Amino acid sequence: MENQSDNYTTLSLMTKSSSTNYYKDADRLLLAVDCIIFGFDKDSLKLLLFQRKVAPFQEEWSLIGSFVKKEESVTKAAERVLKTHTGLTNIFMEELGHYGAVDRDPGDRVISMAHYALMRLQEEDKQIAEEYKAQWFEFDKLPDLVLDHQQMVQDALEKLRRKARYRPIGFELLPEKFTIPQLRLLYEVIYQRDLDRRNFRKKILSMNVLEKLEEKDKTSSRKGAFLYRFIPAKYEEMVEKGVDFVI
Amino acid sequence: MENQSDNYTTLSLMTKSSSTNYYKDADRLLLAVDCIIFGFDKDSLKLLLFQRKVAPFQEEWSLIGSFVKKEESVTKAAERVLKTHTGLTNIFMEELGHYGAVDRDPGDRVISMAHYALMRLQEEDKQIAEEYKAQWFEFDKLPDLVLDHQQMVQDALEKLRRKARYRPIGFELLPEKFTIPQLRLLYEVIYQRDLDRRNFRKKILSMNVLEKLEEKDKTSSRKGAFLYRFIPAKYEEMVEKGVDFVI
DNA sequence: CCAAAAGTGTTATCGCTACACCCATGA
DNA sequence: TCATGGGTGTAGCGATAACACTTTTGG
Repeated sequence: MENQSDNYTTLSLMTKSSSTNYYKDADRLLLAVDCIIFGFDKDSLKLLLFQRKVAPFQEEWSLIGSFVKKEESVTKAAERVLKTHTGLTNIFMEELGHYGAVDRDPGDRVISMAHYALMRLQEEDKQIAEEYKAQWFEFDKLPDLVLDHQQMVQDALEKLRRKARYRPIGFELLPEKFTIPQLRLLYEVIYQRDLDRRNFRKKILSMNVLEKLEEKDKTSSRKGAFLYRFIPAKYEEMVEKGVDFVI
Repeated sequence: MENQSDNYTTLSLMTKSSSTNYYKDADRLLLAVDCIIFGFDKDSLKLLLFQRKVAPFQEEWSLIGSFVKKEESVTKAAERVLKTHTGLTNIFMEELGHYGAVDRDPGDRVISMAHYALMRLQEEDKQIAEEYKAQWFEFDKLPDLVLDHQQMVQDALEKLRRKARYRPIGFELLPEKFTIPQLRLLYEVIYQRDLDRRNFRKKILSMNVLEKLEEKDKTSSRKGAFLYRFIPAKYEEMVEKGVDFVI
């Protein structure tokens, strides 16, 4: 039979002053957050990594992360990590899952709540990253990572793909103005397969979430491609309804 | 600028003996698991709840849960909780997500990793539940729950629905032999809408994962409905490939 | 003028939806 | 014999997938 501390809910809602007595038999553990940060840079998917400056594993690469503090929520901790290493707030971030094996961190028992985030990459982001000793890697040329971070990255990519099927998630990775070929390229990177130019354009435009601008982007062809922008109201509507977004 | 303990990854992979020195500045927290356990009982969706026997909130209802112990993985903790309250192991269980708000449990700072599980309900399960002071509730007649458990249940149902779209998850809730009307009823309960009898049958059979048996189940009609069974190999194949399973 | 990417339309196929009648059986 | 739920087929529609040529323009 379980001991009483096993069902913590039977003991909850004490006053703060007495609370630690009620839960005193339970183990206290270290809880961390790790962030898998995807960036999209014109035509390739990138990942933000942090280079360890101290031994052991000096110069090896790791996801960015931190311990959760007693007075902050887990989500706040993840946002803090993100802000600390990129200077950014308010970008799309979501829980990936927990990594809770007993021996995952030889340093101590540490459970990590992994989060993944998406951002559009611009020059200034790379500079900020450098200031913080972080670096953007091409997604298909990642170095080895410490602990179970390689697994986290793989899981995050799978979740990203899955998620992109029912949420217009890819949009989070593009600059405000973008071309349809850019958008298609992004989905090709995420799904790692070719998409038919004509069908892709047809499908996207049929959703009526894009506004065509007068300007063209000529960085990738002589002819140039028209720039588009999301119509914010339509975009929000899609997110809320969880519209099917199968490409 | 962050303090050094902020990036725990820069310090990991110490030997066990010295490790606690490295992480000593980080807060140690209570980590719990809570389980949302769905059961399907012939024609209705049920949820397993636990009645608190001690003050405060005596006689109020709660999900079943426990603290994670230092020497067990989070997953193992969830499995322990499940076994403790249902006697069962090896049933479908999956992470739902974390509940990590600072004030979610007035007793202390407790972060909960919620898990949800699916099981086919049979008479013996109800008896086991009773032994452990747990009880199965009709899903649409749930009592108020303590803490943020109501939210967890709602989130679990949403995840269940979402998941059922790309994994043949509903099958986990049925007995080994089942009729097609039963399977349809299950999906009607999950999605809370009516499904066309003919189209449902057509779709399911077209997947070639069901084996028709000679026996009939006559408990719900005079004519009786043929029993079916999953073809294990095909079923596994579907799970692995993540086959689309949109009903 | 030509290389390189952007832009455009049509057709065939497939899957989904909607829908109504007969069947088997126990009471 | 009749009430009850089980079982079946088809036609229309809409979405998807396959596919090739013209346009623009900087060099």
